[in-house]
Amino acid sequence: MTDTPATPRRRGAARTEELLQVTLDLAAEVGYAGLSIEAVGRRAGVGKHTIYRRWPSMSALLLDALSRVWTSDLDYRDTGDVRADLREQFLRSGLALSSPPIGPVYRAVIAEAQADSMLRATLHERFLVTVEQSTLDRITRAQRTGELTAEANLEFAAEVLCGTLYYRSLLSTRPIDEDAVDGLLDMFMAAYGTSN
Amino acid sequence: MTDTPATPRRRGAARTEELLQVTLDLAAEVGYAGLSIEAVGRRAGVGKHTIYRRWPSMSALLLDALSRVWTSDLDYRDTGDVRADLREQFLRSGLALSSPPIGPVYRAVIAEAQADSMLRATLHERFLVTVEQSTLDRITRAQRTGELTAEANLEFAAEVLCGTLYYRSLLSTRPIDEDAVDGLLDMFMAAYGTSN
DNA sequence: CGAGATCGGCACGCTACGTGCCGATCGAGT
DNA sequence: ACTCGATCGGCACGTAGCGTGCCGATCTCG
Repeated sequence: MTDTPATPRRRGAARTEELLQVTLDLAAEVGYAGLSIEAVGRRAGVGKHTIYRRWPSMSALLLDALSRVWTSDLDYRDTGDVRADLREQFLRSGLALSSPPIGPVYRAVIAEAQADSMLRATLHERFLVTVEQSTLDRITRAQRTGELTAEANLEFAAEVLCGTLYYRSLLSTRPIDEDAVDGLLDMFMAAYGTSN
Repeated sequence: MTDTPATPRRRGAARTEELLQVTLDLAAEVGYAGLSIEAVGRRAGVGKHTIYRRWPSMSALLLDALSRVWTSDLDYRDTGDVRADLREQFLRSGLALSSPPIGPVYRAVIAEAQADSMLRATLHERFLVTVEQSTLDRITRAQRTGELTAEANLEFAAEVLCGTLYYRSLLSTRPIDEDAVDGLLDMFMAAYGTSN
């Protein structure tokens, strides 16, 4: 009666990987509501301890799950046309932010962060600052090549650009479509562009 | 033994008022965590039905409580200097967004909205759109008086201005201080101002 | 002063949290 | 090959909030 255990009980790193994937799958299917430690455990066929041994809270698990899918596609291209590069990247990350699995997981982290200022700080430094920094890098290069004016305060500009995208995708009900991105870039280039 | 009932059991509109006030007080004291229907009921000395009869959910109660304190201080002054008027208003609402009771209640609504797209739509149209609209009104007037260029797409500009403030106060850990507001207005005026 | 709405209080079943304990299972080291 | 300790799944506990139902007391309006 020893039926073949197709998957022997996984442990250690393999379990960790699997749990992150289950979290992403669950988020994609049921969204933030219904995303709980018990739900992840049930779905993975895992005791709660197996999760709590790895992450101290749902928030920590969500942050790790988010890292798993957010790290790629973060860098801007550099074709020499800063407006085109920003446009492409904004549309890409706008789509990512509003689709599974990133969208629901991001929403979940933000919801929990509203009740937990430590988590808010972690979210900020681990994701938002990183995104702003890569934007800042790209427009700083454009400033050096003369595409943007020398007087521009690019730190604030990077925050305005990223902040507007996050505002629209997380608080607004409007989509991040081409019109939105073009409107945003119109303002940015009108302020700091040198070509017009 | 009939001790004087200093406050006779309130009902109807008086109760509604009191419950909104208790919600705001509670939010100011304990923040979003610990803000629940049971907590409001306990504090007000009220059965849960008395709350559920008025609002279908915590979110609805929060929205009403927010209206109560958010309606004033919304309009921009018009001194004829658009930059100064925006600056004053941004600093004022930035402070409001990060202090009790508005800050915690706003955070609570936003947290719940992440799991509920209907609530997100309500939040958007009832508050965010309103704020954007009053900003749009003010900068449209500035465009008519010639302070801003005629080609500017002010609808997107209003969204960028407000979005940046909300991003910073709700997702970032940075304060909405004079530097931030000035940086934002530098970009806005560089893009659409006529005086430089 | 009576009728009917509204009230506070209590209880229910449900779900999730975070922790503790159990015996089974795995796999690294000898 | 076998042992031993770490890790596993399963179950249970107490706490908390949700949303609903029912009760008898209390208030308001006609």
